[in-house]
Amino acid sequence: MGQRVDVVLTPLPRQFYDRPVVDVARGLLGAVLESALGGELVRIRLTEVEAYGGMADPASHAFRGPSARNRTMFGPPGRAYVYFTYGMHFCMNLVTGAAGTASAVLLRAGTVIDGADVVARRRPGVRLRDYARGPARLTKALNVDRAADGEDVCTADGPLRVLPGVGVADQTIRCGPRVGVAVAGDVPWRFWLADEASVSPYRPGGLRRGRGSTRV
DNA sequence: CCTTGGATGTACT
DNA sequence: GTACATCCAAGGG
Repeated sequence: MGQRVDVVLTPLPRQFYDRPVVDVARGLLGAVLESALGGELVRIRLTEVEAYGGMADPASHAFRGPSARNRTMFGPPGRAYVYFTYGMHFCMNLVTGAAGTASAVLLRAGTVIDGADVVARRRPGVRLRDYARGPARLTKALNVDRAADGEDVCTADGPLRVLPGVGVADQTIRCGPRVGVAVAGDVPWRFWLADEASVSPYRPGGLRRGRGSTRV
């Protein structure tokens, strides 16, 4: 047998992100998101993502143009766009396309492949398969918050990196409408891997359960 | 398994 | 004021 070689995985290059957002979204399935934020290493294999098309996409945060919140989306590709939502959760995207455009891929779910003990400390009582099952859970597992907004994920030694995973066969990729999106319900820009326990449960866009109808 | 409703920052009408 | 790229606890079947 040959000698053992420790391979240093190089992050996906910036040009990976400088492509149509749907291509990037599909390409991210199976890739490994690595975070050293908080001082401990956690790695997640991505199993579910959604594409958002910037100013042309009514479901995108960028649809109404730049704002203080979404400005990272208008910057160069290969950076993290992190936003705060519902008064308590953070969600993370990866910016795609050239600077000046604003498309991005929302990272919805993944499987923890390294640092499960770290996540267990961050999420007491939560089951392993739920550690990154949903976009806000994923950021919690990686210790990603507002401070990570704008972080470059292409650098060799940064705290947030995306590494190529083992290849994903095309026929294991599924697609459908985006979750929790009230508009563009016919746009199948949610992508996930078939038969993955970490994929977040499907909810029809726009039908928000439990919010009660208008008071009468 | 399912459903309901509360928490509550930010953008927008 | 309302909607939102959400999650979680609690209660019923």
